[in-house]
Amino acid sequence: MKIRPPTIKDVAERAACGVATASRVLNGRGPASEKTRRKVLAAAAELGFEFSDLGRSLQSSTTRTLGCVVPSLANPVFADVVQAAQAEANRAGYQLILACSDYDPELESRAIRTLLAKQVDGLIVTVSNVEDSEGLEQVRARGVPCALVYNRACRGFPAWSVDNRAAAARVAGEFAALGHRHTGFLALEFGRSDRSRERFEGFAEACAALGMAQPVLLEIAEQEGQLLELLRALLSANRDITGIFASNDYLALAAMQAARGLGRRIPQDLSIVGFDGIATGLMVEPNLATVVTDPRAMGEGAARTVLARLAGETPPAGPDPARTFSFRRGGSLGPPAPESMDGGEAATSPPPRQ
Amino acid sequence: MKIRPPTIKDVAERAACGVATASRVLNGRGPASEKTRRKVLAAAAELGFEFSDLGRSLQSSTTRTLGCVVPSLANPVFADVVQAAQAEANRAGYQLILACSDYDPELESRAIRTLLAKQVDGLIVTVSNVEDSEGLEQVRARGVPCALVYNRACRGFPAWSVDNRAAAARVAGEFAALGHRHTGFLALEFGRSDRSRERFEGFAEACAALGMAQPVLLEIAEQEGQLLELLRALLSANRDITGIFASNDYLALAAMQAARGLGRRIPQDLSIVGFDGIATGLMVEPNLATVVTDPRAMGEGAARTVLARLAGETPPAGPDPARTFSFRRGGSLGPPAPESMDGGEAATSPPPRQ
DNA sequence: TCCGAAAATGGAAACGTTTCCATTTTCATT
DNA sequence: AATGAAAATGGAAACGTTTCCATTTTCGGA
Repeated sequence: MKIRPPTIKDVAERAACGVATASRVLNGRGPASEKTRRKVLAAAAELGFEFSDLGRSLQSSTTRTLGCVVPSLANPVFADVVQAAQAEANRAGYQLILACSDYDPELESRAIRTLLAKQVDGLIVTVSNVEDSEGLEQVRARGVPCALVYNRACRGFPAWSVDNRAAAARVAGEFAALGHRHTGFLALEFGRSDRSRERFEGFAEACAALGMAQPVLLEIAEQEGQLLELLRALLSANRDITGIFASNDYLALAAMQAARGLGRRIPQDLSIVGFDGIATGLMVEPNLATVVTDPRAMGEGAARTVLARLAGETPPAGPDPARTFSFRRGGSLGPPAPESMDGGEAATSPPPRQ
Repeated sequence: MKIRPPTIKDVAERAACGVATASRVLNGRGPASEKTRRKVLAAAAELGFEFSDLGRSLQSSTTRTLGCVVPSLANPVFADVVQAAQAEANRAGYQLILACSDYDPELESRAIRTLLAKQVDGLIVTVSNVEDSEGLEQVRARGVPCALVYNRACRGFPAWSVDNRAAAARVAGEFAALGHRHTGFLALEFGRSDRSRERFEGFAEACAALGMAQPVLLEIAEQEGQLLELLRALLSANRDITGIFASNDYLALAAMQAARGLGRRIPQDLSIVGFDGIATGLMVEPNLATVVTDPRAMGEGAARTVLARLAGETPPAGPDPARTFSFRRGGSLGPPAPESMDGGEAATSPPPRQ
């Protein structure tokens, strides 16, 4: 079933010339007589010849391939990153090899190793923990151009990322302005994402600076499918909280559902703010207040940075630090109901059926 | 900056042995004395040697790489397909090279060509039009194992797909049972997706069989960002329609928003049914009625089919044709309001502000 | 100590390219 | 027709592997 594809040697033979000549003609470089050119081209066409990138890559020690590692495609943020990076790579004649790490540092490092073995010319990566990444060490050892996405710059690797701390601080400011005092920070797999951690830290610091209570860390262990139940438990156990900042929009949306299931009105009984700005947030009622980021710009930028280094050009600067995010108001964020502002232990409002 | 990675020759030299011996030791096959083994292993470790897949692939004419072409990652259905295919490929020691065709047959065929040039061992593909795909011709010519996803089987290529016609017929049945007579079929880029076309045809046939009016084809030209405006125009121009079947959930969701923007209540004034079963459909109010599919199963199945052929095993059968989809009821589908059932040209209900 | 078999070893070819360089051909001048 | 420069050509090496096969080493037993 598997056919041996014709090689340039076959073409040369059929055209009755040397492989060097065939190569020159087919690549359009170097001299060749009109007669030979025609013979070679005809032979190639008849054989249906296509270059094998393998031989080429081996010869040139260049693969025109970029590796890309992201945690998951289920998160539209990364789907967008990948798509944009891919488009940009293609534009420059590069292909993209994708690997998903599933938020697992072990898989992440294995993926990077494999990509390196495949001799990718460059890498675009979102790692679990930028400070301590075996994968990144490998990359450095090989000296392969690499840009980080949604991680902050570190150890000389350029980064296309959101200023997580500033964004989180902004959210704290919004909460404060509306009169919230007790908030929670909702995170999934906290330990496996330094993005999450940075957002929490920025949020906590700002809360302190604004005279709010220390935010409660609501951490959820990944239990596929159980999400809603876990959220309900968490919400029920923390009834004094009037606002929740979720480390991403998916969680925020899930929290909205869970809260509604418990009969808590949004935003009167509970305000929710997300992070990312995915499209779904605009489809729900009320709209999700969130930190809007631009994943496509990040993916494209990271690709451009890597490609520029490969082309020997000076890479573009990272994103303008002042504009990596914007805050989007939405119906999910409002002032807390008066009775909640006392910070009483248990809310007194009867849970109305929605 | 770019470092020349150590080759097996370097290892052999440092271990003072031949490359053949080094290769045997490093691969763990073939005989080797304990002494030599140690020397080679030590040399490799000191040098930080890793095999280059390039030389290997050239030698074995096998890349342990699968190519994957989907229209877009922005649609979570395909993101899931890719993710599942990737996971399955990895499990078997294969990598995945991704390409997005952006629903463009031209890009699609180019992507396939590039993948073939890269000597992928197999392909997992969703094409724009299964009947007429230059890319698929290339694949056949090369004899590379290939499975289709979300396309129907064709010309000997196995497929992991939904029975679009049956699913569409089911939707027609649901509409009919509720008393709908005038419906519309909403599609984006109709000409670029045979999935869309099959859904429409199945829907139209079933409508006819059920004594309903021929569904109006509501086609939208891709105008990034204008979607909502276009939908509003379409809805305003077709006020006798009581139900819309959208060719995918994204469109359905957008239609819901547009309808609401026009003051039309869902489902009283307009019922909407989607296709795919993406998570967002469960987050909106009312929930989106839709045809639920299992993209992960499709991606995984397609990968398994290809991998089995590569391993010389007999590939799994495709999905059970009777279970490729299920219908999910949702608040977006209900009986039409009585006054609409007359099929009058203009609805008489005043557009209330939502 | 020597023999033969088994184990270990390394040279060389092959995989499909490109490119260097030496050789051959062409062609315009004389 | 002879000359020389320019153009065209093809052999061979190199890229990093694996594998075949011939050669060398080891080792148990006589």
